Amino acid sequence: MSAPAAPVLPREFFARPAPEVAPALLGCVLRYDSPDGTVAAVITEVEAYAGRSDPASHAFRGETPRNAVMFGPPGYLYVYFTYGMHFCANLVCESVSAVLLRAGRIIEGADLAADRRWPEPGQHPDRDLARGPARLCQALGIDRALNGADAVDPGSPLRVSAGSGGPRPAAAVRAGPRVGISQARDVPWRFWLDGDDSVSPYRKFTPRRGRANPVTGPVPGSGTMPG
DNA sequence: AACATGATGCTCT
DNA sequence: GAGCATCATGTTA
Repeated sequence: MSAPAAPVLPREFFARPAPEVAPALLGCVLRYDSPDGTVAAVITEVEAYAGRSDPASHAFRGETPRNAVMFGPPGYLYVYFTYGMHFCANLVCESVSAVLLRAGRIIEGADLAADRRWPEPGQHPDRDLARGPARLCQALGIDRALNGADAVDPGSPLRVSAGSGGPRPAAAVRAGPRVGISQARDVPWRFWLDGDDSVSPYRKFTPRRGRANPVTGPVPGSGTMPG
């Protein structure tokens, strides 16, 4: 019944600069065997982050406890937590570069993925299961426990393998500017599969206003309460 | 379709 | 304390 499992990608696949690895990852399969079950997705959208010299990369300001995995060998998963509630996952490449996994199309375990994404039952299109970097992590069950996981070990619960559909036509890949960053927006290092409806919508970076206007100077009438 | 904003907490200065 | 490699939901078109 089950087709032979596709082999994991060799570590050498990731031993290249991220802008070169990123488009090659489109069409590959990310799989995570969690205690609750397996969810697998075809990678449909990615972004490259080029390392120390890329001002948009987490590695730009040097090594910290958070980004330490990026400074290690290629083929490992770098998971970070952001905006107080979301996880995002990257695959580490050569020279402290990495590929952010931005979207996928679920090909196995869609029921489990839907339970994770939408605990309350409702009508949701399958293309939304992993449409966006944080949604992809939620659908697959990726969180900080998987930071540093080896994605090219056949025995690892989380691994990346070549797509089963054979070589992917180069014409299927499109490129454009990266999403949601304030730096280096001129570099077209976002890649996606042309026409795939699981690709996340492009949104340009918009600076957020502060929650409250911070008042640093003296306030008129301060010091006493009206009485 | 674009734009605005609240939710929420970790990481670095 | 400020700034997030985001998402969901609301409003205005």
